[in-house]
Parts: sequence; C-alpha cells; structure tokens
Amino acid sequence: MQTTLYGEYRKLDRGGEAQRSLAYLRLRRAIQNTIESGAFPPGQALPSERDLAKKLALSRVTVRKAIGGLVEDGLLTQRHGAGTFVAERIVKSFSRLTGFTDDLRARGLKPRVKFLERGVGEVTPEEAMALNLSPGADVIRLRRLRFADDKPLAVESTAVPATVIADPNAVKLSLYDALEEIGCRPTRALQRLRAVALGADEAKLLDCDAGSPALAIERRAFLDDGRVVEFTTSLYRGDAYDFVAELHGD
Amino acid sequence: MQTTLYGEYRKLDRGGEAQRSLAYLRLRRAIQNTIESGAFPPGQALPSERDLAKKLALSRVTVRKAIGGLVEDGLLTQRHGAGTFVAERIVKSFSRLTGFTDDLRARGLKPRVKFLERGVGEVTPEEAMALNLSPGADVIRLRRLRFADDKPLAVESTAVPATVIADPNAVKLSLYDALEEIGCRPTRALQRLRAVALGADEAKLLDCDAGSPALAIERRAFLDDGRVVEFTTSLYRGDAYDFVAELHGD
DNA sequence: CACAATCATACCAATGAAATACCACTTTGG
DNA sequence: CCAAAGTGGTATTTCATTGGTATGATTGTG
Repeated sequence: MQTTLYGEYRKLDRGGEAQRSLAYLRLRRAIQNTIESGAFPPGQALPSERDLAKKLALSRVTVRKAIGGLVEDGLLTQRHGAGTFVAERIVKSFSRLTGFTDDLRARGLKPRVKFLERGVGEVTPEEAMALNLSPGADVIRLRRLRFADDKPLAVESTAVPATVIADPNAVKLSLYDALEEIGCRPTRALQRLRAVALGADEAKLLDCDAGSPALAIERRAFLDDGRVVEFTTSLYRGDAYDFVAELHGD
Repeated sequence: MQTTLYGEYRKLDRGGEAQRSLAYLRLRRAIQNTIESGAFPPGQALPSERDLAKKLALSRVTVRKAIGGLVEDGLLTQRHGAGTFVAERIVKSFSRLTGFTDDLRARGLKPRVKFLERGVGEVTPEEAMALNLSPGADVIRLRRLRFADDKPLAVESTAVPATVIADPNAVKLSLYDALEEIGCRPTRALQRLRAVALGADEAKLLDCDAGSPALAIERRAFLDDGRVVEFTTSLYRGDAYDFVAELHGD
C-alpha cells in the first residue's frame, strides 16, 4: 500500500490529546513521511498550495508555512508559476568534461560563485607534480565556493600555471570560459574521486555538519598537446550531488 | 523489453491527480526511457515535432521544450530541416567496464568474497524500474562482502533477472565471469556515484565506524540489445577506494 | 486582555501550455 | 536542376494555473 499525502495527514491529525501539535508541523511531517515512503519520487510535483489547502481544510498560509520549512531543508523545490517539486539531486556526468558553471546552467539552476581566495604564488610541491611544472614556477590560485540557486554546493581549489593565465582576475565565474577565450579549452582530464568526511571549516562553508560525507575530487585537465592547464581539488556536498559515469567494455 | 514512445508517455500519463507532473517533463522522461530501453538506436530519427504534438495532443511548443532538454543533455541531436536524431555515442570513454574482481586483480590485490545472501525472489519496485522488468518477475539476489587482501572493502547488493541467470549458485566469485560463460557479458553500464554516511549495520560489516563516509555506487549494466542484466548497489569504504576516470570534451 | 496561530482575501509575478504564423534549411521527386 | 514538401528555428499572443506577498479578521489559549 502506497502512502498518500492526505491519508498521512489524517493519521497525524487524530490522537489529539497526547500529541497535540501545530497544524503546520503536522502537515510538514505528513509531507515528509509521504516523500520518504517513496510515494512521491524526486521531480514529482506536489498538489498546488491551493489544492492542498482546500482538501485538508487549511488556509493557504498554513500550507505555505509547512512547505516553506521543507524547502529550507532542501527536501522540496518551488518554482514560481510552476509548482512545488520533490527535490532532485544534482547529477553530473563523470565522463564528460564540463565545468561546474556550464553544468548548472544546463540544468536551469542559477550558478553563483564566491571567491575565497584569488592570487598568484609559487607552486607547492604537490601542484608542481600535478601540473608538470618546475619548482619555483608561478601559478594563479583560486579558492571558490560554489552555489546553485544560492545553496552552497562545493568548495573548489584551483591552480593554473601563470604561463596559461597570468591575471587571476581574468576569471569571472567560469574558469572554462576564461580558458576558452584564450583558446586553451582542455580536451581531456583525469579525475580521481573518493568519499571523505568534511572537516569543521569546510562543513561551515558548505552549511552542513562536520563529519558529514562529501565527494572529494581531484582533477587535472589537459590540452591537446599534453600541457596541464588546471589542477583542481573539490569537495561536493554528499547530499546534493550525484555523479554518473558511462562505462564501456571491449 | 521493447518500449514504444507513445506507450511510454501514456504510462507516465495515467495516475491522474495523485501523480501530477508537468506535461513537458512527462514527455521528456518518456523519450529518455524509450531511448535507454534501446527501442531507438543511436542515429535513429525521432518522429517530427509536429507529428509528436499531433499524436500526443500536445502543442508543438511543449514538444520542443521536452526535446530541447534532451538536446542540452546530449541525448538527442537536431539538424535544421532534417530532423531530430538519437545522438551517436561520440565520446569513447576510456573507463573500462570491469567487475570488482578483475579490478582488484589488476591492482595486484587478492580479492575475496563472502556471500551474505544468495537467493531468488520477486523484484522490488525499485529493481523493476532499474532492470526494466514487470512487477512480479523473478530475480536472483546476491549480497556480497568484498575483501582485498583480507580487508573488507565493500558491500554489494546485486539483482539479476532470473531470465538471464536462473540459479544463484552459478555465481562463484565474479558475476562477470558467470555472465561471460553464458555469453551475456555486458558492453555498457551506467553508474551513479555519491557520498553517503555508513549506517550501523554496514559499518560493522566493513569494520569501521558508523557515520564514516562511503562511496555509494549504483550500476546498471546493459547488453548490446539494450537489455539490463545487472543492477548493483555498492558501498565502498571511503578511506580505501578511489575512483579514477578519464574525461573527454567535445 | 494579550498574544500567537490560523483563516480569509486580494492582488502580483512567473510559468506552462496552446494556438498560430512565418522563416530557413534539408530532402526528395519529377 | 529546381520546386514542393517536410523539417527544425523563432516569435507572438492568449489564457489558466502556480507560487509570492501583504493585510486584516477570527479563533483559541494562557
């Protein structure tokens, strides 16, 4: 038996004395239970606020209060004029080479970036190894916090050889746009992906708890001639991001 | 199982008020399902936008919106004046499709497996969706604990249609060996990766703490004709397994 | 009474979708 | 070779429905 939203609400409705609780909290739990039971798959549209209010004999304000909490929690997404939807995880192709910005734009999300650091410096030994540079060479460094629709999704630390891009301020939103402008869009990349626990600092940046799972990705991007143009390490919130990869045999 | 586009759309269509969803999203999903089922081979032309609109009683704008999304995702290609086509697989991925056993052997580690469960049962709704089976069909289920050099690395839950392998005991160590013996080695697979926190049970199996990060991987493996032969969900210890992929642009 | 939750209502802004028309390109057939 | 037919590309208008927001009345409770 599939759980229905209305049934779930009525279940929470009765039991008045022992478990008295505010209407919008009851409704909120009802919606959450229904989603978690799988009756509303991700991407599914909820009934409209007006419908819900009418069917449950509540005012629209109350319904909105219930929905609002779940939107805050990231369980629901609302689109003005369209409706309320069960949130979908963001899916990124692991085998196609796209920058973060292009990727989000393609999904109709609003990418935003906040620069935590932007400067020039000497390569660290690790960067020298990854970028194939001699010790002492210069790189530009970007440390960026990535948002989708104003929710933090990832922290990225990027190093680009100063011989490729000399001015760190040339990178506005998308590194790949900046690279394309100077004819250096990479055509190949190696990625390494693993699961890690977030440290306290990173957790704070990403607005979740320390220790929560995240995807750690290291990427080296190459030009046709084999030069490395980018070395990036990223941390993606585990609860918001999926990667898909298509594999081929033989 | 072959699916038709119109059938697929109507399947998503019914369910009326309980399962409301926007028309262009329904159509989009329908087209995607149809392509992934293998009914439309790469290079195949779709019906024209006007035909689709007429047959499905939608406006052409709506049809275009559905198609547009899939073109953005690279699943379809449109040629002005010619038509809409299922995209050829341009990207030759270097990611090789290998089972866990082959993978570890290649790394010079000693694979070992312990069966936690091995049996036959009816498909769950989730499996039915993933394997493209009808509800009520049988699958064989394997739940395996994977070791490398006697250290636990992953738990894997696998479902294979009983029409492909009827006897669960036919699988000794490697599922892919067993599939190869009967000439059903998959040639393509889709994987989904994300980071999750381990539950108490899984943590115990993998000999680490509850809540520690892990890679959750869902894999659907396909034959040439589009049939799904395997649906596996795995949990890899985050501190012990890396995933490496080579990406290609353009 | 004071206060907060809730209801009722009205209006605004954004989106989905339909209907329609016209353009530009490709394919096809005479 | 050329014209007709069919294809995607684009734009416009119209309408219903949806979420976004503000305001004031009503209810229940301490």
